[in-house]
Amino acid sequence: MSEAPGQEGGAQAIQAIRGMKDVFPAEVRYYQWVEKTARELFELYGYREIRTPVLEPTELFARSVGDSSDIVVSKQMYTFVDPGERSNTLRPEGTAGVVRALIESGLLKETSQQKLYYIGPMFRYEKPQKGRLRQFTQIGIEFFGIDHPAADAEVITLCTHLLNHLGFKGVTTRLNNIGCRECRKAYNEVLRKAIAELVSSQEAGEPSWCDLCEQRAKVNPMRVFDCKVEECRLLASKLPKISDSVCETCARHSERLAGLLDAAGVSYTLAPDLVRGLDYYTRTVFEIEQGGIGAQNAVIGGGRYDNLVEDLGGPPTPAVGMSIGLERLVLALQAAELEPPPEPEVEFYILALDEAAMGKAFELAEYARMHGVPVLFDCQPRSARAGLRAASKAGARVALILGTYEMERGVCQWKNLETSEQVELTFEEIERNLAEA
RNA sequence: GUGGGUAUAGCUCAGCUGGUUAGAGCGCCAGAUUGUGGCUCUGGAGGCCGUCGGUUCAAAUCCGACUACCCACCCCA
Repeated sequence: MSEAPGQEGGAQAIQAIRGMKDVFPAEVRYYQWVEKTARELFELYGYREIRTPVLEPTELFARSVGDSSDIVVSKQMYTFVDPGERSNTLRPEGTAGVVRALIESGLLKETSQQKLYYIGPMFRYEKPQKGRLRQFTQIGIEFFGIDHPAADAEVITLCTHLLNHLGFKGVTTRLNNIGCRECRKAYNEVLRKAIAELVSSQEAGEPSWCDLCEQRAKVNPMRVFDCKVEECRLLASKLPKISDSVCETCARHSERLAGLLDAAGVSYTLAPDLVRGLDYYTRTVFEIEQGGIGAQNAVIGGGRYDNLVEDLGGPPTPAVGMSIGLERLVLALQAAELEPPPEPEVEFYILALDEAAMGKAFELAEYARMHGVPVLFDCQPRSARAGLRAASKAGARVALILGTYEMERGVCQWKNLETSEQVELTFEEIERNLAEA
């Protein structure tokens, strides 16, 4: 924004790594606002924070995120071999690490459910663009141990509340059911055949699948619904929908979920084309978009992952989760002109006009701070002109001015910067006023 | 990985078809007020015009390469 470091000196300046960015104080306010709002809401729903390493064995992500996901396939991971010859990876998402930690600690065996949240940096080696960085921050929650749709409903409702608390209007969740492992397997077969048939029955000049979709048809056919190519969309619309093809249990799950969301007054739309890129999702998947932040407009994404814990070597444990793209959310807030609460105002500015007054000025500044009063102290003697200019620029309400003249008489100037009134007070009076401020 | 765009002062940007001293606004510093801010006025500092190479008598300006950033595709938060 308006603040940025200057480049000075003769030596070659070092730049931040591609796709990684510095956030300066004016913008950090937005981040802290979102984090604070999220934490408060999470605690309200019974979530507690977990912190897991940024670095994990590469194997963890290969097994969780999945072989057919682009994160793994397209080598979008920051992977390196450490001096001990082990392959490590900077986490591309948060869920895998949390699951690993729970299994490793044995916590899942002790209790029937766990509600956890995390905030931290994630890494994906992609080409940066608006709303997509190589290091980005996710705020996420994971709810383990419940297979009832009420858990899904609670997670989605929480997301809606969070965005509402931040001031967004008309928040709507896009929702889909991609079935359990069994019905998806069956569906994938049906889909593969349907795609092939659509190709063979095709006449010359009719729309055809793009190269990528032909690949997808083999590896993970559902992903063709994700394609944005016009022709593919047209073709995809003729394919059988997963929501019409799921098993009875899965179908009942999404019906119940819809009912609960309706009851809570949470707005959602069914999105049969919503297919998440992470392999571990089952049944419920959802995302929430916000405008004004470029092409990458999904701010929150999540879903159910009933097999992941077991796949990673833990006890069979159903789970639902979501994660928020913090940088994207901040972009969306700024686009919607939603402002974080104002910064606390600086009350006092203490100014020493010369070296003789530094000691007493320093002492007064510390005295005020000991009493919890925020004070800006100019740590160098300055002219009254420069000092007062700085004081009003900082937004101080009162300036305390000390120079040789004051020191000789044991007094201090107390200047109200809003009214321009100035009085001369003894040090005792100043201290009393500071303590009461 | 594939396209397109941009690169001039701390920030936002001018600088026409090459021409000698590279500008504005904002910000910063200072003076007007020899110890009193905000408003105003005046002055000042700050640029190897992203880097390297080429064309030319002459390049911020034209050409090429490189690098970085931005935007989009892909994918995702």
